[in-house]
This record gives sequence, C-alpha cells and structure tokens, in this order.
Amino acid sequence: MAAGEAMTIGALAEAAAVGVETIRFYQRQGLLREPERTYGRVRRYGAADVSRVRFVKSAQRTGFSLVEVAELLRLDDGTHCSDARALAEQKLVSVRERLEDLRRIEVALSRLIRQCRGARGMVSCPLIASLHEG
Amino acid sequence: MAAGEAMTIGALAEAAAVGVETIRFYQRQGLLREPERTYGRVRRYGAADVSRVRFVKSAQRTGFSLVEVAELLRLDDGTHCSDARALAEQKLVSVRERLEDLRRIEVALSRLIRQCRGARGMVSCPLIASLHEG
DNA sequence: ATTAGAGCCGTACCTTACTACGGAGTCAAG
DNA sequence: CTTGACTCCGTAGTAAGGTACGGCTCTAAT
Repeated sequence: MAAGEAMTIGALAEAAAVGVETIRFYQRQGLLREPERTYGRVRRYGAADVSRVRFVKSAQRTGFSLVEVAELLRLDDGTHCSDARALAEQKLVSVRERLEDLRRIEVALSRLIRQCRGARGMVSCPLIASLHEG
Repeated sequence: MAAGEAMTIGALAEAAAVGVETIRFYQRQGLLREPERTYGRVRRYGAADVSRVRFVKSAQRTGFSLVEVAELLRLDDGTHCSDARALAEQKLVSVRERLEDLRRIEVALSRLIRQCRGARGMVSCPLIASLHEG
C-alpha cells in the first residue's frame, strides 16, 4: 500500500499460504488488483495484498463462494454508502445463519467428546439430533 | 427409522430441500444408507434420512467438504469410542477456527452497517482490517 | 559470462459436487 | 387397464476453484 511494494508474486503467495497460480487466478477473477510492475514486467505487491488474499481464504473456509467473497471485498473498496449498507446487511444475515449451524455442530461435538471420556465401548453419537434442539 | 418408512425419493428430496439426483449421489458416496425397497424396487425413506440430508447441507454451508461431512456422519453412526473421540476433537478444532473467522466477519459487517447509518456519501470499509484485531 | 531460479503468458487439465439425459419399469387414480 | 407422474439405472455434462505445463524472458549470484 505504502512505500514498500517490494514483494514478487512468489513472496506474496508464500506470505498468504497459497500457490503462485492461485494469485494469478484471483487476479483474473478480479479479486485482486493488477499491481504495478517495476523493472519491466514483474508484478510487485505490498502488505495489503497479503491481507486481501488471507481474507479470501478465511471467508472461503467459512463457506463463501469466490463470487460472494468478491462482493464482500467490494465493501472494502469504498463503495457508495447505501449500496454498501444493503449488501452488508444481506451478508450479515447469511453469516449469522452459518454461525448458528457451526455453534450447533460445536455443541454436538463437545458433548460427544464429554460422553466418550467417561464411557467405554460404544457410544451412540448425538450429532445430528443435537442440531434440532436450537 | 421406525414404522413409517413411507417416503419415496422424491418426497425425501423435497423434505430436505435438495434434488432427487442429489439423494442418489449421496447414496453412491456413502453419505446415506441404501434403504429398503418395498413394493418391488422403489426406495423407501424415513424421517431420519431427512435429518441426515439436512445435516449434510448445513455442514456444507459452513465450509465442510463432503469427505469431511462423511467423517462427521461416522461419528453419528456409533463408532468405537476412542476413534470417535479423536476424530471429534480434531473436528472441533477446525469448527472453532471457522467460528473465529465468522465472528470477525460478523463484527466487521455490523460495524460497517453502523457507520453507514450515520455517514453520507462514501465510507471506507474496515472489513479486512477488522480481521486482524482479534 | 553464464546459468539456475523466478516470473510471464496462454492453455489444458483436474477434482468436487452436482445436474441432466434417455430409455425402461412402476404405481395410483380414473 | 390405461395414462401420466414418478422411479429405476448408468453415463455424460457442467460449474467452481484451482493446478500443471511449456516455452519464453529476466535477473541475480557464481
């Protein structure tokens, strides 16, 4: 972002824990800006790009598609206020649904572990059943 | 599960809000048992199958692959205790990581909406930056 | 000066998770 | 006892999200 746009594509990929091809792919998809190229034709990235790629990965882990991630990223790129708010509110709903799902799974897994700690032999796992309680 | 194994594949699909082909696909992948077939060759399902398919979908929404979902389901099928516990503990770790990610996104989105409510014109969105605070 | 290691580009290929298709059998209602 | 909706099966195709390849250039260190 600031002065030190020193990273090559390989360094960025390593810093964000993805492959080089993934960076190029994200660029084609418009998830990442096309950076300036110093010394002729080599792309140079900064710390902000690392954050951005990490963000893509964490959003993806929690079930967002790349299209949805792109929408979230547009919120970060300074959209007009009313647009941003509408989109953010809509995404917040789906984030909260996912949180519900995950919390239920968390409770069910914890319970299973607790039961397993005491019991010996077989356990009947309450995983699916737990999901219907909330 | 009990007496009323009355549902056809179409009814199951509808009840679980997926396509018929998805049910057959899950069966091939071993995510769903092959059910008994009454009256000739037609599959008949029960309420437990609906829960199971719904579980697959909710786990999937929160970022689990079908292979991982299959592992979770094995926990529900009465595995031996030590195996179940080890797997459950491992899954719990990744569930909690996802919860962290999602909570951060939730906070960032809420904040953005709050800021947008007051401001007019442009906002610079703190979405990605928020993820580094925790 | 050279050469190994990056980076550049386009294209092809791969896996995951469905989705569609076609032709034949089934079944409940009229 | 026929008709139309549903089911059966195998196989093929699709979309998303990368991953690999090959032939070239650049450049930093020996």
